[in-house]
Amino acid sequence: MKWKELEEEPCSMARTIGVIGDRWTLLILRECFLRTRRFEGFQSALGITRHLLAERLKKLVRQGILRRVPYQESPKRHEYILTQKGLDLYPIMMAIVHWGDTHMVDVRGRPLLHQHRNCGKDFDPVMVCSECGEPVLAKEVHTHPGPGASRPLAQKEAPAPKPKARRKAA
Amino acid sequence: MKWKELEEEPCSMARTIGVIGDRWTLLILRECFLRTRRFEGFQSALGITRHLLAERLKKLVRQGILRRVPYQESPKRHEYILTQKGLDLYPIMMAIVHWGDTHMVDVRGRPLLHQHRNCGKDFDPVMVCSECGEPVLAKEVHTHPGPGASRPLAQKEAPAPKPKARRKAA
DNA sequence: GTTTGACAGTTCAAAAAAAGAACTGTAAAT
DNA sequence: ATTTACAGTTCTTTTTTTGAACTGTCAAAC
Repeated sequence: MKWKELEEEPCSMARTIGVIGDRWTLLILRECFLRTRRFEGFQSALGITRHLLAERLKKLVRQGILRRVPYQESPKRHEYILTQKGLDLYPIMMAIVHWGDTHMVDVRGRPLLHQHRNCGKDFDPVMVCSECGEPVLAKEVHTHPGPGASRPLAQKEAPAPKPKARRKAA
Repeated sequence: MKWKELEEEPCSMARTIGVIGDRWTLLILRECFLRTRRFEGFQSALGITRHLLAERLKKLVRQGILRRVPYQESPKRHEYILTQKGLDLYPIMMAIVHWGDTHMVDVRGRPLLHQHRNCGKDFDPVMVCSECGEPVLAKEVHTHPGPGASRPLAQKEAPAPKPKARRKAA
């Protein structure tokens, strides 16, 4: 499977992964949310090679996640700013950070805290159901094909312990 | 920057990316949540090379995201099951799917719908504040160093338009 | 008025990772 | 005796990524 194919699969997850699903892209986006805007800023904050950085920024611009905005003429210089589409990635970023806060911190605790200006408190992101407002657990979700499903792609697996004379069971 | 270093950075996002931040790992996890459990299942659903699949599964087991559970003796066979740590990735997966549903669908609509058993309705995931319960927007969040912050890593950038006789502005 | 530095890249060889295909091995089914 | 299911491993080729240097414009410092 090549990257182009990913973006054409009938799966919102595959398509999204095709766009932002690599290590450098995710780190670049982290920097964007921390207000980094310029080439040198990304480069020195991340230690990414300039070559790859240029490539990834181009891709993010092509995808409409960043906008390349000039901030001075001659030498032309641009800043990379999150578009609305890019800002919409925020829940993904927060979910990633939150998992790390839960499962990857050392004894010292979390490196970064997030304060919600609305209520003034440090918070964690919680995923709730848009319909009933309750927190959503994986077990409580049933997944089924929508209008854009061509190949099923879901549930294709798990032929269910076909009990047709199996081998010596464990 | 190599992958090992990523996992040691004082940043929950970098650490998480070090574990799940590559394309195949994310797709493997998608399959896990769709109830795929076996080597061949992953391989045929994803078209990943067997070599990489073996490697990624090993890594996920090492990280405690999957558990390798025997389901038959001689030929020893195992299933890969999400641990609680793995199940906790669900909000990340849902956030990714939701972004794709919002920004990457074609005319036909979403490939997959998610039904919340609690309320019976098809839903979207919404990220809310653990403290006040309101939806969280990127703009409303202030980020500040926590106990585990050694190097700042945040806000290191943006020296703020230092107005010290700038070049010919655009 | 020459040098230095900031900035935003591009170029190219070398190293690392991934793809592709075939091979190993156990055991049941045909 | 052969085929099939399953879970890998091995090996070669291709693609990506790294690392380091180079290009080019301009401002400021010397």
